Parts: sequence; structure tokens; C-alpha cells
Amino acid sequence: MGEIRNKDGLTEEEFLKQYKPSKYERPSVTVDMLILCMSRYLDNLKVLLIQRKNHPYINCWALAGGFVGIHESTYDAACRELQEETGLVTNTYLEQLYTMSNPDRDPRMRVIDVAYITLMREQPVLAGDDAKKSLWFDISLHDDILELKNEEENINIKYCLHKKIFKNGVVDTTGYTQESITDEKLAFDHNEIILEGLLRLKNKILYSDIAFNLLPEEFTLPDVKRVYEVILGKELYKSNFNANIKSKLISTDCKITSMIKGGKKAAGYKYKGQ
Amino acid sequence: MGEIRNKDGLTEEEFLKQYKPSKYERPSVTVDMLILCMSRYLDNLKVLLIQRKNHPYINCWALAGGFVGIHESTYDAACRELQEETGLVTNTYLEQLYTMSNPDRDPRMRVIDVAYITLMREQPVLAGDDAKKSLWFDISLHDDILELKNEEENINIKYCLHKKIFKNGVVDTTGYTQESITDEKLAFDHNEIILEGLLRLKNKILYSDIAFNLLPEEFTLPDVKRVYEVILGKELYKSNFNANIKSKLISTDCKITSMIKGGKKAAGYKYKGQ
DNA sequence: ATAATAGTGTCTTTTAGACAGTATCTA
DNA sequence: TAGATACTGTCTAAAAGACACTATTAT
Repeated sequence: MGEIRNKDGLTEEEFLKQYKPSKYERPSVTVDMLILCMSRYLDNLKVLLIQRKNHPYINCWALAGGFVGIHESTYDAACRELQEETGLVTNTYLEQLYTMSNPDRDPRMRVIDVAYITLMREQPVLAGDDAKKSLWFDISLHDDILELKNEEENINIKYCLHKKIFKNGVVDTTGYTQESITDEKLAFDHNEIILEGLLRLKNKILYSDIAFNLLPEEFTLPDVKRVYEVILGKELYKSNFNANIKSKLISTDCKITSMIKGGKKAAGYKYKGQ
Repeated sequence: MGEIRNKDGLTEEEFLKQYKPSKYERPSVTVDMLILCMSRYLDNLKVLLIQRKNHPYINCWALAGGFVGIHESTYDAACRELQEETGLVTNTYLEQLYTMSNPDRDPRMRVIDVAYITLMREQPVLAGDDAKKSLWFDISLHDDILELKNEEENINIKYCLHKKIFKNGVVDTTGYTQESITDEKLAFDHNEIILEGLLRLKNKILYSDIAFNLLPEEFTLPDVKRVYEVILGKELYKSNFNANIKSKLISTDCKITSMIKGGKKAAGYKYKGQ
């Protein structure tokens, strides 16, 4: 891993040696976006990752992101990066997730990263050229294994999660330590961001309507139910779920085809809005 | 307001003119702590505020906080500042709340602020000298009025909250705009941090045990109930509440005096821990 | 002694959970 | 036509909500 060279012919070690951060002791600030959507047949969540082409973490997969301009808020920076990364950004949910601040999280220099979570409908990513390759990865999170998979390109990233309790004399914190168990890896602490985002989504789906950001304008009841099932990781009862969700919907009085594989035509609905 | 001078004899305008931020375009990063405790008789929440003695926001009240060192995480910085501000920090709950990043939030220079929420038992603040005066303020949040009050010093800070929906073509966000309706004011965007923290507390108390951080080691059932009532802003039914909370407690087999004014002796309990 | 609070018991309403049955659609 | 899915209805279990009552304690 340490022998891989970048386009300037430098190894990671050499790269780090020649890298000069500003003399003045202020951290750089970045934003990263955990961009999520549902797969075409609503089988699972997907995350957009970009392959790094330079040190550090060369060839590893990373969340979309970039530096925060000196005159823009992190929210504006996230919107801008989102636009640049995905092109279309209408009907996109964007929420601040967590600020990552471990001093060693970036070997080049001190970087504080404000992570955002983004929910959208699946859309084609900008064509991958040599400089930048971005792909949607299928997410699965079961039995403390986080797996990210792209079948077309046969890429598999897998993390094993261990619950751990931190005590530092002031506060006790429960978190996760993680280790990759495949060749392909995520860059920086982006594994933690993904995990944190999935937990946030799981919590928030129960007392908010953010799930509709993952669905098209018009959808069927089985479609919504499937989205909830994927995010919560368990099956729900049709009759109970429908009765509850209907108060948030308006019927379109059309029968449309469900997105689910093998699904039948079903009544079309739209989200009523809050 | 613009005429008040600092210890160097400068007005805000003069101060800002002579202030030189680093030439290099990186933001400074700070942490601020929303330090909360319950009042002695469990009547309301209190927040620790510190009066600023220099521009900007001279004489305004601010959350405890400070700059993040280049080699420490924001969490470590928060712990350090907490220690410096309050002395004792055992049994303190500390959780990241939100990152404030409006480019104009500090008129001196670009500052990104990572806000933390802290729950502790009431404790005497370090004696206020001329350079630094810190006080506990009683919090009340009713009918979209946020009021912070210190009766000994006769200080009253009051904010009127207006719900507002931001639309920027990418995402819709519902937030609060706020305006002070008293002479005393909060510094920077600390009003937003306080509001955000109170909402977080209200949400989280329902599915976690963080409320016990606001109580002493041993307490009575009416004490816990009162803490929940203050945070949720509504009365609870004694019998239902007690039945639910008891699974988290261990009886100490003592009768102790309740903290509540006019309260009777009642059975003592301790938090079982998770 | 009085008034207020601590603690217990009981009832109603609502929600969550579970399953069965019919109608309808896909293949 | 066969097999699956959409939709509705019914039933049970658990939780939330609401009072009433007795015992105890502060003043």
C-alpha cells in the first residue's frame, strides 16, 4: 500500500514529507456528504462514493466533499459540492450529521470535517473519467457487518463493527470501532460517517417524513412500506403500516406500477407535505 | 452600543479596523458549551453564561467556550474548557450538538463553532472577578418566548422566536429567527445554540436516560418526575410515570427529603445505569 | 388539625402487533 | 390458470392516558 505512487510519482511517505500546510495553526475545514438513495427495485439503500486518485488514501473510496470557502457556510458548501458531484439537486434533503475532528484523521494536516446526510432519488452519476470515478454502492448492514457493494464493477467493501465504550474521566461514550476486512477500503473516517448516518436515518424515520425524499413524486403504498422496511431492517405489517401512513398521503386516483420487483399495479399516492 | 469602549479604549468599529486575522484563508475553530443544570428546587433548567468584556458583543452574555487547539479534537477541547470554566466535571454529560458556520457570525474573522450540550448537577461557579463574570440563568421557554433570568443580579434576557421556512432552491429548512426584546443580549448566535439544545434535550429525554445527569446520586420519584416535566413542558401522571421509570432505578431503602419545594420525605432511588 | 404530597389501584382509550380472507394483477 | 401481491377487516396484547383513593408528612 505504501508503494503506490501518485501522478507525480510519489509514494505516500514522500508525498507527506513534501506537503506543506500553512504555518499558521488553524485547521482546514471540509464538508462531506453521505449521499443516499434507494435502489431501483427498492431492495436496499445506496451510497455515492468517489474513488480517490491521490494521496492520502489513494484508490480508496470516499464520500463526496470538499473544502469550505472562507465566505460560505458549511451548508452552502454542501449544496455547492452536491451540485458539482451529482448535477441535479432538486428535491434533495440535506441535514447536518456530525462534525469529525480527530486531529489525526487526515495525515496531511489538521482537517475538521462537517458531515451532512443527503437523501435523494436515484440518478445517474456524472460520467466517470480518469480523474474522477464515482459509483453508487449497495448498502447492507446486518449482524454488525457493514457491506458496500457495486456489482457492475465487482467492488466489495466490508467493515466489521465492534461496540466499544470510551471512558476518559469526564464522560462515557459508546461508539464503534471498525476494521475493514476486504482489500477495498474507505478513506479517512468515512466508515464512521456512514454508520452514523444510517443510525440517524433509522431513528429519524420514525418521527419524521424524511423517507419520502427517497421516493419519486408518485408511489404506491407497498413502495413506501418497502422503504421503511429497508431502513428499519425488519418487516412491517401491511395493514397496520398502511393505516398509519395514509394520513400523510393524498391519493392520485391512478393505478400505477409498483417499483418493487414482482409488484402489481397499485393505487398511486403523493406525499401531502407537512 | 457602538460607542462602548473596551479596556484599550477602542469602540467596536475601531477594534474591528485594527484587528488582523491571519492572511491565510482558513477559518478559526471554536467550541462552545451549552451548560445546563436544574435549579435547586427543580423548578426550571439553568444555563451557565459568561459576560464578555471585550469586542465584539461587549457586555453581552455568552456560552462558555474557546478555541480548539491544533492537536486536540473538539471533544477534548470541550472537556478542557469545561474543566477551566466550572472546575468540577465529574458525572458530566457531554454531547456534540451542532456546528454553527454562518460566515458572518463573528465580525472579527471567520469562525466555525462546534457547539456541545452539557448536563450536570448545579454547582457554584468560579468566583466572578472583574475579568470574567459567570452566572447561572433560569431558563423559561413558553409561547415562543425564550427567557433567561438571574434574579440576584436582576438580569433579564428575552428572545421572541419566529418560525421561518428557508427555501434556497435546493432544500427547505425550517428554523427560527430570533430577536432580543430586552437590553441584555446574548453574544454571537448563542441564542440559536440554546434553542437547539433545549429541543435536543426534549427529544432525547424520551428515548434515553440523560435526565439522570441533572440529578444527584440519590433522588426520589417525584424528583425525577419533576425533571421530566420541566424539560417536556407539561405535567405527567404520577402513577404512570413512576411505573415506567422504576425499571431504570434501584431503591436505596432510605427515606430522603425531596428537592422539590414543599415536598415530603419519599423513598430514595439511584439510577441503575445502562 | 389541615392541607398538601407520596404512593397504590383501577379503569378507559389508544396504539401496536398479528393474522385471515377476498380481490386483483402478473406471468 | 397458477401464484403472487394489493387491499380490507378483525382480533389480541400492550402501552398510554386519566382518575380515585389511602397513607403519610410538613406546617
